[in-house]
Amino acid sequence: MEIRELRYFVAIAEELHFGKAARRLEIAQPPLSRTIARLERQLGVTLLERTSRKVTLTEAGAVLLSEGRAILSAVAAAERRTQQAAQRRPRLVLAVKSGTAGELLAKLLDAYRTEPGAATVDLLLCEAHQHQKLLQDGQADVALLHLPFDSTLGLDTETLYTEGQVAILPSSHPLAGRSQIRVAEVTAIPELPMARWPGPGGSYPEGPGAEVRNLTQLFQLIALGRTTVIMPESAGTDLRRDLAAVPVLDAPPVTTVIAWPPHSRLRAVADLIRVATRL
Amino acid sequence: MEIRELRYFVAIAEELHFGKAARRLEIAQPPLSRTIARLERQLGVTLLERTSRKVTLTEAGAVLLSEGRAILSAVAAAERRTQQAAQRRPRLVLAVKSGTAGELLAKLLDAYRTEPGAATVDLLLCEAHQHQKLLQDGQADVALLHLPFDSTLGLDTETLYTEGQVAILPSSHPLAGRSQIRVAEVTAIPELPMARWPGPGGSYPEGPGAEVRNLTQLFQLIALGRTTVIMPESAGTDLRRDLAAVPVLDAPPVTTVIAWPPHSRLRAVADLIRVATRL
DNA sequence: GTCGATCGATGTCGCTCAGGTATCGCTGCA
DNA sequence: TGCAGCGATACCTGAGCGACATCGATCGAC
Repeated sequence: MEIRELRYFVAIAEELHFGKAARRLEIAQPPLSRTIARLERQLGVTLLERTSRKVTLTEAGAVLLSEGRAILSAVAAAERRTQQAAQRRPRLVLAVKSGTAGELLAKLLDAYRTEPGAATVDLLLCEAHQHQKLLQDGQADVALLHLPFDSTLGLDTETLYTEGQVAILPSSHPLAGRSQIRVAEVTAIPELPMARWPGPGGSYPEGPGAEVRNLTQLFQLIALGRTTVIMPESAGTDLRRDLAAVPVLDAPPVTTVIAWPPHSRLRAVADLIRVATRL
Repeated sequence: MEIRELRYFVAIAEELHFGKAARRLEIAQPPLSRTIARLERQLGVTLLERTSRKVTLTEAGAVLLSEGRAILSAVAAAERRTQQAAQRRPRLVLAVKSGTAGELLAKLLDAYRTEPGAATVDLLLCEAHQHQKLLQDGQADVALLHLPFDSTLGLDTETLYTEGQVAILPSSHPLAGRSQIRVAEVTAIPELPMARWPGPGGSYPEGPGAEVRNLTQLFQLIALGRTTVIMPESAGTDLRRDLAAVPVLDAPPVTTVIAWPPHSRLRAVADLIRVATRL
């Protein structure tokens, strides 16, 4: 099995159409048909059921699609990282969700900068749920994740710290003065339905609350008395005057972890992790 | 970058000798030289420093070696799993260390067997530290691991249960009658140096204790009054008459987890994991 | 210092196979 | 029934893989 064959197969499996896949791959359709046919012959397995009107994946094809995507990411990552390693000045790309982990991040970068042989750290601000992809295809070397929100599937991690969660409410709201609150009480406020964040697929879950994509939006909507949210304590420090944070007793604690791809060999990654765990 | 090029590069990087690598790959040496040269040209990176007497890896080469090995395993896994998925009867390979987790394993297999659409589960008894490799190159689909002994690097896991550790002593030993004991007391018994297990590389750590490879050997040596060991409670049930298990107060608890490769798409794996977490 | 052995690079050649164009055969729809 | 759309097949060209022969550099033996 060759990378080229895998690229071709993944393209068809995603398009379920030889012609479209060929256009996407910028080749003609016949070589594509032949390549897939040979791949099937070599594996001794039917990957696609095709009629002249429809193409569908077999069970085996679905498995190869999933494994193949992972392999293609890994190859892209290998190329990027190899080229990166050949540079004189080592560089390190750290992926973080925009707007989170402010203080921890500053402390981490400060501490790492003083390390002997410290690499230049580039920050890659990303959307939620993107970390994994960025690490797997080599666009990032390390990431800061928040459990239980982010997935650590296939990544190696070290726990940095754990914190409680707070509800963010308009200061004027009757509950804003409470010293603590329960999840059920927050979710039961009829006039303030919980804000909705995009899921892993980029689409929003069903619900009455506002759809938000970043903290600025969110805080504005809360201040306007349109929504509320439960989020980690650290994101609720230094709030605008018109917002209040109330600790939520029974919300699951949020753990910040540092994550990296499992076979990372970069000295800079090892150094950064060591610094992070000592904070 | 193609798989063939990667296979060639990994062979050279491991042998550090074009001739030997060519023999291992069962090709002549010149095509090997040319393939590597072209790979370097395409990546724009020097992977190997070569004189006519010695070949060494560059920094970038070391990175590509590590990434390349992972990719080659992933490709082997993809081929195996795709072929497996094409079989009528779904099969599932579960890797377990020989001699451990007896009762849990039996319960798990029993519970899974009653699932609708349950696959045939093949047990793959393996040496310690092998799990990861088996999962990564597709020889196994799921594994039972024991933290903190085994590494879960690059695997996804669910915790099954946690247990304390016991010291296994000859029944005749003065400490055998104790209801509990401390690590320091066990390691300080001069006539019973702690048994040594092979490390990840297959070699034994330094020390005075006996070198053991399985439980039968170990128990025999303990019964003979030559060594002792600290191990999970469950491995110390149903001991021979001439052995005694004493709970060790301050030994770290051992967690049994079920682990699988992160992008596993097999229904059977998902089912087994669900059953396992409900035990 | 010289010679021979060792090792990676290079030159040349045959052949496989990737990719292109043209075309066929099947299927669903108007 | 005719047509449009789609994948398979036939055939051709050229790139590149691999084999063999050979070169040039380096190190050790004497």
